Formats: sequence, C-alpha cells, structure tokens
Amino acid sequence: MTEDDDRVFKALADPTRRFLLDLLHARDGRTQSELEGELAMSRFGVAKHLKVLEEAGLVVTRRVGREKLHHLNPVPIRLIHDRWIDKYTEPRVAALTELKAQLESEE
Amino acid sequence: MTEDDDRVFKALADPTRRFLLDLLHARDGRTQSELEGELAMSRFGVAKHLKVLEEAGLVVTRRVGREKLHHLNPVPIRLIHDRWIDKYTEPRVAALTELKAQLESEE
DNA sequence: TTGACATGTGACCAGATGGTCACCTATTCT
DNA sequence: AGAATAGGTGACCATCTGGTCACATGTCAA
Repeated sequence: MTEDDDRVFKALADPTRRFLLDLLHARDGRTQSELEGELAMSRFGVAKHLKVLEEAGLVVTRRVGREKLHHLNPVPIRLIHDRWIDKYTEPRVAALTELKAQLESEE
Repeated sequence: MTEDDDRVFKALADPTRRFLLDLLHARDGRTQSELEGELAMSRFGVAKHLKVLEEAGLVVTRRVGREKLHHLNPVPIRLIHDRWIDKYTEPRVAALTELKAQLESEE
C-alpha cells in the first residue's frame, strides 16, 4: 500500500518516464520498439523505464505475439491528486490553477 | 517550466517529504522545529527536505521572528493531475478510483 | 547582556539510480 | 530451416541523493 505509492512517485520522478507517459497519453497501445524510436537512448534504457512504469501500475501491458502493447493507466495519478486535494478545496484549487494558466499565457 | 515540474516530481519522490506534506495537509502553518518533532531524523535532514519542497513550490514559507512557518501549496499537484487526465476522461477516472477504493475497503 | 532557541551553510559519505553492453529466448517472414 | 525482428536478463559504472556533522547567524527572554 504505502510501498505501492512509493513505486508510483519514484516512477514519476524521471523525465524520460514522464515523456513516455506523455507519448502514451497522446496515443495508447504502442509497442516497445515504437516507443524506442521516439527517444535518443538505447532500447535497454527504454525497456528499463517501461518496466518501472509497469511495476508502478502507471502502464499496463498486453503481449501480442512477439510484441508488447503499452497502455496508460491514470488511476494512480488520480490517487496522488486525492491525497492532498480533498473534495472541499478541489474547486478552489481548480480555479487557482486555471488562473495561473491564464496569467502565464498572457506573457 | 519543464525544470519547474521536474523539481516538483523529484520533491514528491521521497517518502519523508510526502509525509511532511501530509503533516501540513492535516494542519497548516507549522514551524520547522514543530515538524522535526514528528520525524525520527536530525533537524538537518528535515530542513533539507523542507528546502526541496519549498524550491518545488509545494510548500510556501513565511518568516516570523526567528521562526519559519510552512504552508502547503496544492497547485503543483493539480497540475500533475491535469497533465495526464483531461476534462473528458476525468469523470471516468474519478469513478474508477472510487470503485477501487470501495473494493479495497471491503476486504 | 548573556544564554537559550530557531534556523542556515558547506563538507562529507554510503547507498540508490540511470544508462550501457554482452548475451539470451521467442516469434515471424521468406 | 535460416534470418530478421521484438523483447528479456544480469553485470557494470558514473552520477545523484539522503542523511549526518561541525560551525555560524539571527532572535527572544531573564
């Protein structure tokens, strides 16, 4: 339980892994080699990162023949949100976040 | 911008720092020495962790005399959420998360 | 004003992390 | 069957990270 979310946070701590999640968010169900093509890194590095994401439950995989398809699982991310933002403060935080985005886009 | 969120994710990667956020979520505006009392660690360790949280923007501080008061800032956490959960999928993810919590509480 | 209290800084060390490589297995295509 | 493709494993190394300590500054109370 506590170790579970430790894996999630540790997985999110690396920029390459976050980029992999971005890729899957843009288009789900990619193979490992397809993802390798998007990164300037050896396939071993990418495979290692995907393994970390999978063990954290942020990515779910399905094997088809010799290929492995990767899907994004957003539930752990929602749980991060819910840990420090409760139902009552949520609307206020959402408004603040919106405001921040607006201010930054005006520059 | 990208470095900004790198600091946020790196800050969240450590269990001690997450616990400090939990403490501030339960009660805001604590001093550093008050937080030290909650942890089995030297004051230097705690101070270092608080500095990381502050530089990530997850904690905001205010100095009063010789004391330093700490407040939780939830906006960066909301931004993590919004990065991978868009408005359209949000209700579905929220429902799934709810379901997951229910199933786990039934055990 | 002197001593206790709250916090800050830089050096240092053990252990964790990110990345690469050599080598291996399983599946598909011709 | 043989070659090419997709992916997996364990060792190895440079660097980052978490924690401690000696020392220092600013603030409050008697």
